[in-house]
Amino acid sequence: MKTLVLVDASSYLYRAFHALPDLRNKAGEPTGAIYGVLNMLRRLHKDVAADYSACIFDAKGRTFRDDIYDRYKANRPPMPDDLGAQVAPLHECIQAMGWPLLEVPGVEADDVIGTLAARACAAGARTIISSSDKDLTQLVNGTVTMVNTMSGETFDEAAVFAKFGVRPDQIVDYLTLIGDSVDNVPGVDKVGPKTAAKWLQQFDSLDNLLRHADEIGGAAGENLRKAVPWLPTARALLTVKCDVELPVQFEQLVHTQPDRSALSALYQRLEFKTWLRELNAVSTEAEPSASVAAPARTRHYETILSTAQLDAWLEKIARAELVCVDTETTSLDPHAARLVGISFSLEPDHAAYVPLTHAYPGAAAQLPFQATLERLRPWLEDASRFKVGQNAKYDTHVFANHGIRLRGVVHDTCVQSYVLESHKPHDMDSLAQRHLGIKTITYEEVAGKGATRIGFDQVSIERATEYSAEDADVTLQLHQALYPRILAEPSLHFVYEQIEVPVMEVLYEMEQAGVLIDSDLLGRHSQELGRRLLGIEQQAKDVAGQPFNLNSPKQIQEILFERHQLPVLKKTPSGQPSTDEDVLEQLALDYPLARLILDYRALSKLKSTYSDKLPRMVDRRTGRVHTTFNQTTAVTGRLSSNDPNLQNIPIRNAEGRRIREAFVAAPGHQLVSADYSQVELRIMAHLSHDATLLAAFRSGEDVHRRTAAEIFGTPGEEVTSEQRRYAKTINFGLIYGMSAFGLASQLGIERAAAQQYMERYFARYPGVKAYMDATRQSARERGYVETVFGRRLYMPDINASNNQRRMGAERAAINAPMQGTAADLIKLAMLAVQRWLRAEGLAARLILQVHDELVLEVPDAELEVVRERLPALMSGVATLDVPLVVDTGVGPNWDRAH
DNA sequence: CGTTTCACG
DNA sequence: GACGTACGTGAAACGA
Repeated sequence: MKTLVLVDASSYLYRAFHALPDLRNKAGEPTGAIYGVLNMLRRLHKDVAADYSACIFDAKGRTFRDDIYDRYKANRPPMPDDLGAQVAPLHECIQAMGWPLLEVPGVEADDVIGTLAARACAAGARTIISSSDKDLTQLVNGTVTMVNTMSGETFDEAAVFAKFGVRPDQIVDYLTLIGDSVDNVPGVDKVGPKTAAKWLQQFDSLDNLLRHADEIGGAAGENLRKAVPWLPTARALLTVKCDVELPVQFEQLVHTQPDRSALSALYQRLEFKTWLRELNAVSTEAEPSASVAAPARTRHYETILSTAQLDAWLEKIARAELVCVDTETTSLDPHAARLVGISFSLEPDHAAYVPLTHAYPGAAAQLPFQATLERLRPWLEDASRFKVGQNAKYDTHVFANHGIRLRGVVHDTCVQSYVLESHKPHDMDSLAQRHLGIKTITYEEVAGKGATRIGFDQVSIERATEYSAEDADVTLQLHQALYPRILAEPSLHFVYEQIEVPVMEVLYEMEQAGVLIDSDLLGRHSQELGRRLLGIEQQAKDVAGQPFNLNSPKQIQEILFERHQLPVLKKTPSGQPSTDEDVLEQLALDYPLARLILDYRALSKLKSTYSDKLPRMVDRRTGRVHTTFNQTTAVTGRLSSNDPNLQNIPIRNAEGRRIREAFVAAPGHQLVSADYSQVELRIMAHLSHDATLLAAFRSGEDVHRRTAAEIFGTPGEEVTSEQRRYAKTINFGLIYGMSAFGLASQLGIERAAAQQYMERYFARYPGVKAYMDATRQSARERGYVETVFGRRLYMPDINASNNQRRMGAERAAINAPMQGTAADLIKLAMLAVQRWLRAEGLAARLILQVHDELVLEVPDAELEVVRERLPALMSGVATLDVPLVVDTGVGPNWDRAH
């Protein structure tokens, strides 16, 4: 017989909130009730073997009982803030633990429980209800029992009778007579548990009791007769509804594997230390299920220390169709890394490690470094010998650091994973776990972490072989698991083969090229900023009446909101008063100190992040700054840039643009910048087919002005600059899935006014409205959205029961096709530009990509032809329903070129 | 190492 | 009826 466990979670939440001490985490968030409920759930899960289970919460809002009786629960105070704050994190914990969670609007948790129990009963399953609310004993019967997991009390039919003196099927009548003061449902005056039980034992049911009402004496009898008109209503309120329409079948309520990473993050935030430790202990012991199921396989990992071994492997490698190659190095920084060893794999479970520069005392004699590389060079540099790697761009840099140009990398498992599931982690350990069920040796396990980390050349050759050969082996196996899945989907295959794989090489060359920085200019700028910061610091000290660290949000909070009692306008996610730019701009209207902090912040950011940092990032060999573009980080298909990030160089104000002036062209060269004009808005026009928006772009008019004209109902030439600004904000906001609230706060206007603007926008651009509705709908149904080129972007939270998460996913679903298509377009543009430069034999080089902009460093002699050709190359990568417009600029530095 | 803030598209 | 509210990144500084 199957068992269904139903948890009346709302009842426990209230019970735990009032029963437990006021626990809080460091951030001051209340956590006691969460702790209490989770503790109860853990016990229940351990004690009861359930085939199906669910946690049921009361949904917010009115229920049918409010329609029956307008005073229902009228005496109940609103939910205390400290309790309300615990609901969302509790939901997240419960879901991360693997419990199905139900919240059905319009009814109470009790009704959902009653309905599920009735269905289970009909299907021949038994039900255990876990609740602290005695009212639910009315559901008990031969197959339904109730347990109060907090007190340990259990109820079958006999136990109900023993406790209340009535049978479970009499409980509703019993409660009707007594009334429920908590829910503000009056019963019969002067009738309590004893009298109610006595009457029901005598007359069996409320109906029969009322037929004999005249026979009952005393004050209680008098009150019973008075209550007759009311009792049917009371009974309706207290009866659990067992025929609710539910979004699920009870057979779907299956407890799933816990989401360890989510759970770990939650326990960390809530500071449930014991459970966190337990979680970590379990996850390191746990055998992945796939490897439990699979027979243990023998792995053949070879350490290559002799020429004979190397020759044998080289022969196999030369014949293989596809070989995995992986490097071990001295550094994670691709521009600084030196080779320590190389591993290969050409069939699953077989791999070889070639140690080269392990340098600890007692290390075995290794093959000669340079001579071995030279033996490998022909194969490594041969573009027709196909290789697969995991993040092979890194290995390409490593070989380049030793004068070898790795060619023929036709596959990358990191990129494969990214094309299949951009929202999931792509590191090898995660991929191996997810796709092969293999728990790999981590880099940390081999080399340690933090201060105790050792260089890979200090790792023993035996251990290095286990680790590195496994990496090559696993990468090859991942390729065999992932690539067929890409081939099976033509659109994904296009994105992988025509965009991502070739872009890897363009990125490699851009990173190699680097960008020239005028360090002297930045140095002078830094000194000037330093002087100005000191001045502001002094003024701030005078105004505040005490010295404080202007870089410390915490100290600023103390000064502004405690010492000076300024109003708290916004709180941070952890509940602290916010001091961000929005808040300080508001405060600055009345308090000069806020302005000083704003000024300080702006300059301090420029100094530390740019003026001071960039000169330190100059590579001493090349004299240039070499960023790393990450191809698999941004879920939408965009690139990101790090070490240093060259995609967030200031531009929005004059002081910031001084940083851009330090990005310069080499002597005899110019920088050329080319950017797509309003590309995401054009993509929105293409995707939505909105006639008015398409017409605006096709006619080449100012699209924000056109929007303003439509919204404000004025001729285009009469649009004021403020109207245009509003329209521009709306256009941008739409791309982000903005709400009226967001628009209002962005424009600093009333929400009602913002609402009106949005309504007028959608009235004038009905195609946009329809597109957005359709996108949300399709995301809900399929769980993902797509770009024009078929890149697939998953929205895991699109059907989340948590409102905030679901709405966040809806906004992301609106934005992703536009941001993602723009990313596809510029990647295609990078390929077109690179291929053209190569075909023409030009020396101009791509050096930066900033989402909608390409920056090239161009010899003076090629300036004319590049500037002439670039816009057409970029516009021509796709034929959309709107023209793609490209603006270009030329200059000695990035500021002038933009 | 988490939090807060802010630079960019 | 209340709540929370613009998408996507990377990095610096603080402070536990």
